[in-house]
Amino acid sequence: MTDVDWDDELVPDDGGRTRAPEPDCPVEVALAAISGRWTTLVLRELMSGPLSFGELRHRLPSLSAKVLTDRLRELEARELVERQTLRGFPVRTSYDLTPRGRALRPLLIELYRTGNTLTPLSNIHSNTR
Amino acid sequence: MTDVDWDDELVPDDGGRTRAPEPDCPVEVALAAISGRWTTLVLRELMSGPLSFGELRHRLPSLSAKVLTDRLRELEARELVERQTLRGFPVRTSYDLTPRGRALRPLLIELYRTGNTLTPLSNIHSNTR
DNA sequence: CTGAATCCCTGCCGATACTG
DNA sequence: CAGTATCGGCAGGGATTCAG
Repeated sequence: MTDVDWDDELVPDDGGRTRAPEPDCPVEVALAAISGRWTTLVLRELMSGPLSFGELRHRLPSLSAKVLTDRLRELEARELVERQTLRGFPVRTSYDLTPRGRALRPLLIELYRTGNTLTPLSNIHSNTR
Repeated sequence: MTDVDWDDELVPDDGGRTRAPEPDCPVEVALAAISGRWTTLVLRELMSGPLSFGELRHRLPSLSAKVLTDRLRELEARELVERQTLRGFPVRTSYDLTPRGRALRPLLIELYRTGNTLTPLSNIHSNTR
């Protein structure tokens, strides 16, 4: 039973009938997957194929090693990215999207599209002086 | 000139050729629009029509008045929600989505869809005891 | 009813330095 | 090359109290 009229396009099933940010609500799951500064950028880079740690740093120069490691570990924990250490000298590591990770592509595209329809913001309330 | 091979589905134009989280990158704009705890839930509620402050609180009982006000002010500043104070006693206020705000609907749907394809997480690495 | 004002706590993330 | 260790600042957000 529900006392609310759910929009079944926004809330197609019970998973979205939530009155608080439940971690297992699909929307929260998706948000968690792309959460954190730099995350969408890291995902974007990996979308075109596997990269090493250094290649990622080179493509995102102002991203510190610490934060990059954080992001990659999170993505790994969520099984969106797979790490593979390659024997040799010097050591190389390859980061590749899993099928789950590749499933984020339509979301990234939709984020871009939505952001584009949102810009620019009208400036009627801006204070110029 | 660019030394990277941009995926033109992910990065259709120059707005996405960024090496850091620039606030005016479309993806960042969209992320900002839905950023903050409870924001997507507030948006979901407003998607079916305007609501008063109290109606929002009733639909999201564990959301504090302070945070709700914060969210509504942010959404207002981004011109995603419009506030209208209704004369009378007691005071009533109506919050309604702007056209810009309604433009977020496809994104919310995509978040839900993506989250659904992501769940459940395989548990091979979970520690049960 | 619709907020504003505080307080405080936690977690993010950036900078820096160090290691196998 | 691919990270780890540590520290600190700051903003997010929850609880509580007060006001128009």
